[in-house]
Amino acid sequence: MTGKVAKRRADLKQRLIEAAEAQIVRGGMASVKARDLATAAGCSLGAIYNVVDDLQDLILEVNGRTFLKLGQKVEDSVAETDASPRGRLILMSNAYLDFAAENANLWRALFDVRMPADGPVPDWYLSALGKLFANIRAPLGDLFPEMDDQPLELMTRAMFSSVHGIVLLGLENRISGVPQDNIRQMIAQVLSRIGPEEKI
Amino acid sequence: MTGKVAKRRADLKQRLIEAAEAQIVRGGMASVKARDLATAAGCSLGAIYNVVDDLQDLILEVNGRTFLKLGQKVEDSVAETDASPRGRLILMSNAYLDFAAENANLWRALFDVRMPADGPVPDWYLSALGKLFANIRAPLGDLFPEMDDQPLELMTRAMFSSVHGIVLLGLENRISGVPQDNIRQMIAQVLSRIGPEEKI
DNA sequence: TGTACATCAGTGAACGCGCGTTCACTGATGTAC
DNA sequence: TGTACATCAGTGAACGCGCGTTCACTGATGTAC
Repeated sequence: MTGKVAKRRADLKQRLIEAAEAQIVRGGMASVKARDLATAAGCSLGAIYNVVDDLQDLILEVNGRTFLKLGQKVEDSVAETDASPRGRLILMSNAYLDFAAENANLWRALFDVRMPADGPVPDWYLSALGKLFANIRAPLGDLFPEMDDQPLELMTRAMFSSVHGIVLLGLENRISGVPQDNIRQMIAQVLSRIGPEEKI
Repeated sequence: MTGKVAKRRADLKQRLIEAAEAQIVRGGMASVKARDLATAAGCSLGAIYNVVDDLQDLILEVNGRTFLKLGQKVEDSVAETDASPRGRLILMSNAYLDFAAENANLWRALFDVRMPADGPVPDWYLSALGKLFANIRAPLGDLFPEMDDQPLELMTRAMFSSVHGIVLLGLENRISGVPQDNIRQMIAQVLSRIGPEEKI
């Protein structure tokens, strides 16, 4: 019956992760406090540390989930479409924007974590990022069939970074009245003008 | 001789700003502590508050300077060139990248400040940003003479955001071995492929 | 099934640290006459 | 120029708060026989 104890532990950890997630949604990463988590998860303060090394652990756990959800949403956005490569890029970018807008605090937490100093980068991060990049690379490869692997890889990262930048600064200014539709237009404007290499 | 006192105050404030800047350079915004600043500026802990409301004040002051330097560097990069519009965009973007790479912590501080909750956005911020955008708008206008004002404005912000995104994520990964030259390539790749609107 | 024992989840008070800001006090500097 | 006084820069000890983490203790749960 050892399994029963293990299950209790696992359950508690789940409740803590959920409490952390809810708190990040509510008030951002910095608002996650051990005492609140304990209350929300219905355990004592000390019990947290039976199940987890660190509050940071919990946040990483939440980030892992967030990244999966984000990747899924982006992937779904082009799952059943016959749009052109360029159209697919725009669909994915808008999905990215929507996710970021709807889950602003969770999404920010993804980038706010200064990665743990010890083990370079967590696994879930690399694999989730890899999947995301693969999804972007596909339409880019269609769009630029002549491109070699290495430049294509660079282009993939560049496109992701560009859209990320537009979403990041766009959402930051949303408070000062920039409507979300403008962000969508900025994305479309850039992506619709990406084409064959021009003479500099 | 009241001026003498005023000058002492002004001097102290200067020294504090410089101490804050040096500390941000050394360890980032979060490492700025009142006690260290007092030591560095050669005054007592309490004296800080004769001259400044808040540590936040000092950081904003540093950010103001940083933004000016950044804007200047970007402007200088195209001051004496006869490069094409596209070439100028690339020059400015590379200047932006270089500034961010050389002044990583100062540059990050620009975006890390959650803007003061009271007065919406400080003046220096708006005016510095305005100048920066004007510098980007010029070559874009040359590149797309048919564009109306409003889309051009949007395009300006979109281009800035894109380059910012590439620089941001690029520098973040530099630790994991992404050479700075790759970032430059990503910028060039995107900018050299920005052209007439394509059919989606 | 029952009993003695060991383990370890669970508890929450207390520790420890960091740090921004205040405050009562002092002494230098400037002013009034 | 000299004297009395007022102001306010300058001081650093102390306040106050927040919070992650530990730790000695307890009691429930599982195990051995």
